[in-house]
Amino acid sequence: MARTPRTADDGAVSRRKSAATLGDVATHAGVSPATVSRVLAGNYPVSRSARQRVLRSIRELNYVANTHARALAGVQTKTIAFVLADVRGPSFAEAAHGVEQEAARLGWLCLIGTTQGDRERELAIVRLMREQRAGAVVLIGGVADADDYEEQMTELAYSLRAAGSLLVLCGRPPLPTGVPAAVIGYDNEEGAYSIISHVLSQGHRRILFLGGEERHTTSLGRLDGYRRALATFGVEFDPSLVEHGVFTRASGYQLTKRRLAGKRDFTAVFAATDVMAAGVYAAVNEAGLSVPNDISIVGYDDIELAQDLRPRMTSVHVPYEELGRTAAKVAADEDHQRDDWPGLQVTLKTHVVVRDSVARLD
Amino acid sequence: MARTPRTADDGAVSRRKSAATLGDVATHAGVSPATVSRVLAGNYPVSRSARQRVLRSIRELNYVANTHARALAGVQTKTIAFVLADVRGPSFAEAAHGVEQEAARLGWLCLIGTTQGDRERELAIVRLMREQRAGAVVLIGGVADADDYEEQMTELAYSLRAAGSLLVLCGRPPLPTGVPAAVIGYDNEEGAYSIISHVLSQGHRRILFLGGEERHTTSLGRLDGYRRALATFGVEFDPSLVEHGVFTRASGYQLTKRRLAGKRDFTAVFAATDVMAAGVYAAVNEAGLSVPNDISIVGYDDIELAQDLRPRMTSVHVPYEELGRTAAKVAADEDHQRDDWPGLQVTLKTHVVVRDSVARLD
DNA sequence: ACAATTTCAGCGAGCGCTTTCTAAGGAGCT
DNA sequence: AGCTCCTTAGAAAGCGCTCGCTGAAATTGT
Repeated sequence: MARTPRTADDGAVSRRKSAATLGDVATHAGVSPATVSRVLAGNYPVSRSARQRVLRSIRELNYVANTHARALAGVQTKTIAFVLADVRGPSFAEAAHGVEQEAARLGWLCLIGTTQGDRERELAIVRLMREQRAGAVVLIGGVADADDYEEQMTELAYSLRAAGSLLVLCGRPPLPTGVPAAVIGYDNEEGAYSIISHVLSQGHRRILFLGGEERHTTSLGRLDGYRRALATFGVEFDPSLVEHGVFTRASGYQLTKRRLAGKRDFTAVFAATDVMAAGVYAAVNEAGLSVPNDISIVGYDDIELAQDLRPRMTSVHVPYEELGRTAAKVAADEDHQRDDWPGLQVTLKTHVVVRDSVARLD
Repeated sequence: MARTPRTADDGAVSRRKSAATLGDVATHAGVSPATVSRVLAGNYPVSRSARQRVLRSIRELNYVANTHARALAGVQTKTIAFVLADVRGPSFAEAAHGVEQEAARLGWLCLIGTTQGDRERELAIVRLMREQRAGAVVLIGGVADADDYEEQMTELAYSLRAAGSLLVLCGRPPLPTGVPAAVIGYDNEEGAYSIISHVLSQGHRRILFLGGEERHTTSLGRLDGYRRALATFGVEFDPSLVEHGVFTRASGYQLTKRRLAGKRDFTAVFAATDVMAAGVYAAVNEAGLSVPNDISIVGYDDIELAQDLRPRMTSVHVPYEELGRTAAKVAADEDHQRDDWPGLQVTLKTHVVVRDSVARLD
């Protein structure tokens, strides 16, 4: 406890055990605490001489304001918290980077938490963030199980708002209008539709779909696009061509290996993420098959890795960094504090990047 | 300002503009604030009936403690801040993940900030973190310019300590003994020595070194290992085989491309990071050359990518996740609060993972 | 020269919580 | 019944900061 009475003379500044307070600075400069506060805030006239004495004292005492006290006194903390499944996912990292960049530019701090895709943990962390009184809480990446998703997010949005903060959803399904939250998304369905259309246009008819967890919103959206493209090309949907795993390299590898061990009844693979696709490449290579001659492969996300795979992979480009950047911008914008703020919804565009991993079938 | 008098009846809990306070809970439960606090803390006897009423009220009012008030009242905030150059670097991400994992396990929160390798920004961010009164500040990754490094870090260590927090350096050069900081490192020199020895043992004599910024500590350490291996094998060091860029794929690509345009006076390339190595692969492929037959390539870090490159890349494995994990452990350990804490220094082992990117020269 | 105005300092309350101190009531003892 | 001891509750101070208010000094106007 700081209750311990501070000894009168802590002696040398540099080695004192507890940091200098605003009061200490005031004493040292021979002014009142209020004046110090005003010099710091710069929102009230202070005479030149007083200001200079205060600034000198601050420097000499190596004073740093106590954020908690400041926050308690009512100053909004410029902190934006973001929650994602795993920092190591390249696409999430990209988004995180976007948030971070923009936040830094605006003078905000970033708090980060990871959930490992666990719904429970996600809730727990958001709760924690709420306690921290972050200016905004950004949730990045899809979620498993969409059943009570809307309801839960809506409640979250309101409870965060009550705590003076904003819920921002990134790359997740939208919420009903009127809910005080921002949803920054991109169209999973559309991107998948485009890339599968491309594959179909190259003559492929049997395309293996490798998704994440069965009820994962991202996976679901991409599957929808896959189906719609099939329909457009008049190709019947075959459920046996759909496999579910998780969004990791290992999972893509396993799934493909298993399929390859059986009858090879497909000419192309659509991995729901590039990371999974890397696993597909590995399995296909290992089976002694060639990409794209034996098997064509396409991914989704267009992370840097797509260019390092050989042959370079055709994928759907998602502007993850911009996603994060936008999220931060919205979070930092004080507009959403207004009582009649209607919520916000932004959808970013994706596009297909054609490289060398799809063979033309004749 | 919260100075605005709270209106007596905010009505429905769920839509009230500001969150419930401990006092509200107390009133609702018909007890004193002290009792609520004690129920929460669980460090003081509270009668069964009072406890239950309080817990019910907490639930009904959807109460969440205000972290800032709590911190101000003297409770240690379990926050660990970490600072790195860029979240997108796979190896840093791995370390960050380690920190995050361990921190979460111990019930700590993570704050993250990025510097883009800018020394100024690093200082600014640490300053900010210091204001936040984080329990520990972890600095991950090497630094450019080692001139006043020791001095600056030492000062930082003391100033953080004065603010009640701990400086943890990850993957950076050690500090003088006695400085109250923890340094968790791995041996850049040793890893480079091992992998270059391997390359030399395969008969290579002219190995191009592709480093990061010229004075970057990580780069420097790896270069030292390269030189020592050369010496061990009795090969003279040729400065013209050393190139400096930055730790990105693009830089590795550029550097290699330029070298390849001139006289090809080397048979192998040692990229100081795997990410750079990916660029080397790209440039070599583009020049119509084959890896490893025309050019052998080795990297450092052994990130997942190393297995996706073709041929799969030989690299030095660095236990980044463990690095982060250890950092978090140290940070959370309250031992370092002791006045006579001597500082800590841990060095983790690295090892070479041999794959298919080095050809045997006969 | 005196009143009216403008600067600028300081006082003090209050943000939401923890914890020490004091005390009320009940149990156990003689 | 009178005493002590224990259990549990509440009052209140204080953590470091911000800001509304009051008032003294400096400036201006006439």
